[in-house]
Amino acid sequence: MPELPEVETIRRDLASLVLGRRIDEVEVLWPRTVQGLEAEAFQARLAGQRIEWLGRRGKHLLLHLSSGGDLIIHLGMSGRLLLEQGHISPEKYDRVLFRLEGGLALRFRDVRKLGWLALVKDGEEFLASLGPEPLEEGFTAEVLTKRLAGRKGQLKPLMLNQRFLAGVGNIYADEALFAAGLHPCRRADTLSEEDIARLHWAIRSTLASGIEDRGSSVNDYRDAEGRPGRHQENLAVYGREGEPCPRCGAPIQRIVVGGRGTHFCPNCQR
DNA sequence: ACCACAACCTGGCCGC
DNA sequence: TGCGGCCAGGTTGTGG
Repeated sequence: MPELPEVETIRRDLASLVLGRRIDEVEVLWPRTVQGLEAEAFQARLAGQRIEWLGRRGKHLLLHLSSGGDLIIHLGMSGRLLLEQGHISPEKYDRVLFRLEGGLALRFRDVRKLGWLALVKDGEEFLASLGPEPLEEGFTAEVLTKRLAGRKGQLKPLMLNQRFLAGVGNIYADEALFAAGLHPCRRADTLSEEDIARLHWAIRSTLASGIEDRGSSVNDYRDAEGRPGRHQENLAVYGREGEPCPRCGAPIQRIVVGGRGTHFCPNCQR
């Protein structure tokens, strides 16, 4: 599942190859993938525009275009952005094809159709309701403290709430809570100052180490070249039900919290 | 604010 | 071998 580290890996991979290139032609194969515009209008508006820079906001990829607008891409659960050389034709599960200047092509492939693309005036504004970027300097322990104040819900659903914090999904939420030694069901307003400091550090280091490993390929995730990441090998709890905790050896438990599969160590996370 | 649940989707897996 | 049923999860929307 593409979360912040996976989207950031794709952004970095794409940047070196597509920056400054013109989009020659766009082919929408599954119109519902495109939000807010008819497929024909979307295709027509993108053709001829240059990709000026690539950004990321939470799990969204932003392509800033020469017209001044932004193309926002969300990979959903199973979305991939695959960069290829040569004239490509549609393959199974392809939803949108971009043919770029210089014989380069980009496929948006998405088996489960939960991903989407939107062409908007201002991407940052369009995504303004998202919470802070966890890896930016401005995301300090004080900021986290303020955002936690008055929150009575459990930590796990809060970590997944994109309005609370942008970019964390099910994998990195479980990993960050493990690294912080906090139980996923812990009420947010019961954290001490030290708890919050550990959670703050845990969120940032968990995401950073995911990026270092080029993302986690638990199911579907692939980078722009179609390669898996390797962070799944370094996950402490996610997907490891019954396996020994890397810290204390107790078996990792899987429970459902807020309707989501949740992995934790019952000994290290109280 | 918070919670529960449905909807969007489909491959993969289970049990029969 | 096949079929029905359920699960996975990111996000939004609804209703309590």
